[in-house]
Amino acid sequence: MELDERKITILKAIIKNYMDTGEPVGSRTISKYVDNKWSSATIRNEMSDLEEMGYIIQPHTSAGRIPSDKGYRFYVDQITLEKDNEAAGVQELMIQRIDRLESVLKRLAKLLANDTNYAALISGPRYHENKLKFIQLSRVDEDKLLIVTVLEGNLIKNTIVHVKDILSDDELLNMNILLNSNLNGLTIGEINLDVISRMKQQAGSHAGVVDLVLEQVAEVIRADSEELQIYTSGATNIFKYPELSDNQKASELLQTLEHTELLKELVDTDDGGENGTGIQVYIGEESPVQAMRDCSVVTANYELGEGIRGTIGIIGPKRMDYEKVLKTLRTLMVQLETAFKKEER
Amino acid sequence: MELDERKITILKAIIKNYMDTGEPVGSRTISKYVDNKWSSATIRNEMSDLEEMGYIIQPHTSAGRIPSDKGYRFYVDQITLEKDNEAAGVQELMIQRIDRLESVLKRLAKLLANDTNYAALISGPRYHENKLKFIQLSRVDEDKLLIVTVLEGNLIKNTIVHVKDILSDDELLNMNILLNSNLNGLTIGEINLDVISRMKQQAGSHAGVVDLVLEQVAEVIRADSEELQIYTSGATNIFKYPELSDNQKASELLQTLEHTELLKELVDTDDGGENGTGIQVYIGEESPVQAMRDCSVVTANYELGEGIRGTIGIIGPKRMDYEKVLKTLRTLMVQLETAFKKEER
DNA sequence: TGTTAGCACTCACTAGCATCGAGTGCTAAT
DNA sequence: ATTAGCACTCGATGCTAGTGAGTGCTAACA
Repeated sequence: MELDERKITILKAIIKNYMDTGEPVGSRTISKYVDNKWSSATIRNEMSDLEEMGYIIQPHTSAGRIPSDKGYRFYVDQITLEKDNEAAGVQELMIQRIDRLESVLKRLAKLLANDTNYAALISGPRYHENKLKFIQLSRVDEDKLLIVTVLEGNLIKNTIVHVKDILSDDELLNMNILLNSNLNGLTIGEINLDVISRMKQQAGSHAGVVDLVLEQVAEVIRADSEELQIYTSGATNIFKYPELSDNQKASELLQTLEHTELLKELVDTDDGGENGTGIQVYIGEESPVQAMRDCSVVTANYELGEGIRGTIGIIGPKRMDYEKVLKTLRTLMVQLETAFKKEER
Repeated sequence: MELDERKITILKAIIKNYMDTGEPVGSRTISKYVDNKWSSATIRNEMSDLEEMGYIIQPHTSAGRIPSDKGYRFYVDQITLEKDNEAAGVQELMIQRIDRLESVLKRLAKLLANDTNYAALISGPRYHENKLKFIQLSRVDEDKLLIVTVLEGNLIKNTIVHVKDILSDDELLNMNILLNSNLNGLTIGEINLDVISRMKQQAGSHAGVVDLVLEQVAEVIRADSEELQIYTSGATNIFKYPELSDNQKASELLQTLEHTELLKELVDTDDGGENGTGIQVYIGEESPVQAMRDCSVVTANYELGEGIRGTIGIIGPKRMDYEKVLKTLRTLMVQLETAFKKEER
């Protein structure tokens, strides 16, 4: 059987209607929806075909039809085809100049959640090759030093250490020079025994401090590349969709959203996504996360140059407004990247 | 009527039982609970009295009794009286040495939630009088400077700024000296026009940089004292308690937990709490937060010296295990404070 | 041959009703 | 003062009949 023009129209009508109401949609509804272009009986026949072809499902014998995963999939593919180059009245996102990327991401997640009425998720950037850009040692108290580590991409980390060795101001200055001249531009892998022993030699009596600092720096870099930060927002939006908010499912889904380790699967895709946009759509069973088998998940990868990349995701009911979500994510990607570039300038 | 020994025993038995089951408890259950010391009929009479006195409630005529807010209140007060100085097998909390307090707090919230099976909430410290301890300017790129601001209590903030004025290394050094000699030890209120104009004068041709830096520093301090950080964890634990997890209530509660601004009321109490322990117990209607009228909330204020203080809270059903929660919070307070003192050493 | 009107049929949902039983309050005996 | 016994209450459970949205099929029609 073939998916002709009329079947497509009807399928779309079913999906759109179901998106609005969340209730199975019957033949008469569709008939009215298309201005009685075809009678309900005709629609019934077509629906029967569509069901046979697997695009729609009848929850029970005497109910209307709802779209199947395959149906949604068709719909989504359709949308991505009809490239909406209409520049989409770019919403103002107000990415303010803030020092901490983290803070931007959190806000972004909140914004997305509010905007779409679905749950939003955003993963902090993973730095694939963390190069040291700059280290600064300063004294904060007599026996305490502040280590400021700046990594490629202007990621800044602070550590405070206690030293037994009290350094004079001059010695501190020298230590700074020593550290920077030896370490700048290196990744953690490149800081090998060779480099370390050379530095210790140069440090002379203060080799202990070198050890201490290196240890902290290593920890900072490691922590940052391992510890995958994921922020979620608007998780409670799922209560807006009855089909997700029965106690069992809601609880499971919310718990999953709370435990970031369960979300890794979603943000780990290095995949380019469909059409090279970096956007992925998981419908129902397609989702890699168990608890989201009744949802749809749309993820997009952002990349801020220098191998700094992360993922933004939207989690909603299968009947989510794919068109809007895709559009939102696409414009967001652009804005995020340009905003960052501007900042970087 | 008087609350005699037996009534107290029975009241406690009712509360304990209800804590376990979450179901109204009947006279026979209690009779068995006290090893048939009194018959169910006797219990019934006592229960009738207790109800009249307002300590328990009958949800409907032919059901058992559940504790009223007043009943819980009595129970909690009772517990706080019987000081559990039994040193309470101090649980290991593993507060590791981490540079960022934020990270500790997040972990703590998670730990608390896991431990108690209730929702946990923890507010980041508010700094009442932010004194500048130390400022460090470093060059990260040709036209970009890194400002590290260290506040009293070793709170560190980073900002990167773009400068038009390119400073030489020497000038940068001088600028650092200028900044620190003028600003150290001042609160933001103390940085007035007088100080600023003096600094600008000293800076000569680089007065613009002074402006830029001061602006950022001011922003950092302000942001930090205004922006109240609240972390929550284990919100989904509420699904473990049927009386809270009907859709309406669960949704409302979770939404409240997601919107930190709604939680301010809880952490804003400067009140010393009962018995000067800084611990507050809100039972049902006592809670200042609307959505928690069906819950109990226990909050504790921690103080890490220097006016740095915040709040930890536990949110659970009214039938929460007050004894455990109070004990946990109390020991946690101690541990947090000592851990911080050690770090501070 | 494709479309449509009509009709019998299905089945989730609801209201109404009887039943059940945990739990109560009261009374009378101990 | 305590307790055994009993009638009573009322939410919960289960059953039945009725309702209506929606289907599938057939036959008529353009």
